[in-house]
Amino acid sequence: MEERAVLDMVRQRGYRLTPQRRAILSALCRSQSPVSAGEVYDQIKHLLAGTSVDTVYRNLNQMAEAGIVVAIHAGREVVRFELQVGDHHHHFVCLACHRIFCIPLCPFEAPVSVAVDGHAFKVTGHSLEVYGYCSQCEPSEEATSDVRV
Amino acid sequence: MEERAVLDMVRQRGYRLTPQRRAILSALCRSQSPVSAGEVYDQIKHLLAGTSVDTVYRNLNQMAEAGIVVAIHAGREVVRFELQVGDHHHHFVCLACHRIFCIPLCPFEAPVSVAVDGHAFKVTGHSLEVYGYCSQCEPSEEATSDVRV
DNA sequence: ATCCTATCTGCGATTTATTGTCAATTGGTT
DNA sequence: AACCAATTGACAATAAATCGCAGATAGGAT
Repeated sequence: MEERAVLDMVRQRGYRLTPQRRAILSALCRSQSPVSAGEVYDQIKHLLAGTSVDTVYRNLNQMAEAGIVVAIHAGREVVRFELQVGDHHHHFVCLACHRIFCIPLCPFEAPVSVAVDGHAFKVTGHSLEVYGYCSQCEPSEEATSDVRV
Repeated sequence: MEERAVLDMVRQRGYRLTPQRRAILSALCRSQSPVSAGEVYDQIKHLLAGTSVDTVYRNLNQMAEAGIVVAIHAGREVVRFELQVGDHHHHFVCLACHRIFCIPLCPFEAPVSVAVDGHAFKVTGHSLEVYGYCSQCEPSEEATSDVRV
């Protein structure tokens, strides 16, 4: 998504376009894969001297609540964020290099419904992460401990 | 799973059966749903005076690596653990009360394979959590912020 | 252009989950 | 009974994330 469109969306939602917020959004637009608050901070602190980590956290969480970005919780990795783009998808997490790749996969065609013992749950969403090794990484013993099936 | 069988399994893997470890395993056996390290600690500290939280963490992680228990990372919830029972399943997380329910659901019949741009990933596992509200909880505004789709 | 105020930010301190170190203890094998 | 590697407890140490608050500022109103 182009940065321009993102900025417009953010302003439409009633958020002010502060330099910090611009920098954060810009970092999100630039990154190929989901990034953590810390990574965003590392990128923008050079540009905006004096920017605080709090601001990054605050904004990412705020925008996650507003649905502008999506928070990705993968195992014991730190939370990562990506811009909410139109199509629903999930992620592949490399257990060796810890990079996250978007994969155009969702096993559910229709909204999920869940019932256990005739007891229905109200489902509002789901998260799916696929674990393994990317093409640049070889499986190693130390890394396989995280594997969940 | 009966506690006896679990203790046997643990000993077979070469772990000593210390009182602390017995207590932790017992707590896992007793709980209906996945529990966090803190919750386990709260349960056993009354029984074994002087037990440290460290021990609980160490054991849960150790047993997670050994495949005796499974670690469940759901959103920004704390890590929870459950005994590794035979059948593969996933979890429903209530956004209001934060309880976790096991659901006998897995959308994948066969091992997943993932390829993006003709680039194949080696898949070793996956995690799926379904979010929503359990039958005892009503959706509330403050709680819906966590929703992920 | 200036003003005004609700929104935002930076700072410093804090919380909370989790891990590391290491000496002392102990399970269970001999 | 003795031995020793596995295990534990105490304490310190991280690291991610949050909080409270005083000062700054975006951007609509004038």
